[in-house]
Amino acid sequence: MELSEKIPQYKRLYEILRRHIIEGVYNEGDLLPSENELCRLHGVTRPTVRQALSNLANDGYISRHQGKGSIVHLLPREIGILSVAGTTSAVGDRNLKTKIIVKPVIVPWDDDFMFPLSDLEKESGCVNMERLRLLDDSPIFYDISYIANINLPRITSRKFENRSLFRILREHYRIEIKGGEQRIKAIPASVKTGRYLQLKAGEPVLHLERKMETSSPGLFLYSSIFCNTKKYSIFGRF
Amino acid sequence: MELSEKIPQYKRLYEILRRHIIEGVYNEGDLLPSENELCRLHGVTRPTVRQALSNLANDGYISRHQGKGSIVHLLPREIGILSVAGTTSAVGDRNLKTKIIVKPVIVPWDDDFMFPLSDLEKESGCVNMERLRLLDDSPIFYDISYIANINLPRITSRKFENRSLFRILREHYRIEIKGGEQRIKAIPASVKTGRYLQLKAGEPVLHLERKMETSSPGLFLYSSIFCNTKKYSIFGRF
DNA sequence: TTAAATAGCTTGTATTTACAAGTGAAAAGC
DNA sequence: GCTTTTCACTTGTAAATACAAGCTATTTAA
Repeated sequence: MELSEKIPQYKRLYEILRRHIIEGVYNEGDLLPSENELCRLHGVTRPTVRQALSNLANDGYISRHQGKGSIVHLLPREIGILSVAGTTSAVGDRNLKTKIIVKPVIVPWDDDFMFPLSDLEKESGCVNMERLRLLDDSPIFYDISYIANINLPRITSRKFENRSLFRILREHYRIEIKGGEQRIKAIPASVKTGRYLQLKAGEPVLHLERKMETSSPGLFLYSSIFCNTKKYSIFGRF
Repeated sequence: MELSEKIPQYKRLYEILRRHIIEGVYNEGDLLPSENELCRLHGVTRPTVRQALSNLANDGYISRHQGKGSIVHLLPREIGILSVAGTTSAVGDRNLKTKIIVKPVIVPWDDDFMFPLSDLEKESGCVNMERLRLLDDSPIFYDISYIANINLPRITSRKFENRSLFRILREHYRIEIKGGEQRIKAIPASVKTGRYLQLKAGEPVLHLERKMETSSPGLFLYSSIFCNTKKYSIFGRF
């Protein structure tokens, strides 16, 4: 009976770094030692280190940046027993319709915006749009997007019908979503969201608040999504 | 202006396979071509193929099984615009208390269980336990777990206080959680869940239903989790 | 007939090597 | 003083190779 339980080196390193992060050896925003440094420190090769880092990034403990390093993130683990991660993979187009409620307009940022904003974002103003997504003619998602108006010429005059905002950003501005953070809650529907999602006020609604990092430094895409999960659940694998 | 947009080979392969999966070239449960076959087919090396497959697995399009191959999963994409994936990372122990409501007992399976069950599972009976998790003395999670009684001697007499079910399984039975699927919904609290979570009946509750695959073939761990998200959200990075 | 051993497939882990591409600070030139 | 270039360092991509470990079907032995 082998009790020594030999575990793979990349898992061992993953656990070491994870523990260091949880126990506060690093602060929010700190850089992890570089990959080559970790190689030397732990006597393994770079692919092994990279596999450990890749898993840490997947689980939200770090985010990696080419030319810069791996940045530590502390917050999520405070509460989340779930540590939910998501990908913005497109939904199949069939049966899913998109209805624009508010075409892209430039507005000032809300004073109590759901995420803290940088000074640059505050100065630049906010491009706002609201959309409703229907599956088989039932409203499922009510989606409010915000993005700082930084290097996005003519954004308010583009046609968004049936095209994802992600695609517009990628095709016209060469901006990709690289990652982000999100909060998930169950809340009672307001009169407004209830009207859009065909629910009575007070009925449960799934609420997501997301902050997405883009390939353009300092530019973030925010969205507040209300989901009617009465008929359909959010489905995922992990 | 380079419009050719040279993308990495592993991303190219990822997109090809992803498209094949979405467009129905494979059916649910089908095996993808083996890694070596994909190498030959697309003229790349195994690490490149593995990176593409790793991303597909991360996004829930496939699950990989040593000695067997990569199995295709179709379902999630049908509805989910979010394609939520999660990891079962442990929560920090401080301030989090666990209260056993129903100690592990062996019961028959419910006739309309939330997931379909195999014959072996039905015959084996069900180990059931219910727990409440409190953060700073506020109830946050009400967790009902189910697992088939297969090769789990003395499971009903183990002490579970302040120990995760995952840890019991790992330490006493050498069983690890390898992945799974989940559904997320916002529902009104029933009288019972409301009582446990200190909510009024009808108030919104986040509901998760999870089926987790274990390292023991054919053995799955199910759990139904009700979350009080009034004070705390589920937080995640992606 | 049945059960155990084996062979050949699969993915998992790990090393080594090489170059590309992004970042930021120091050095050079104006 | 200011801008530009360079350089050193970071992660990203990719190949070639080797062996370990898990699964399955066939073969072999009882």
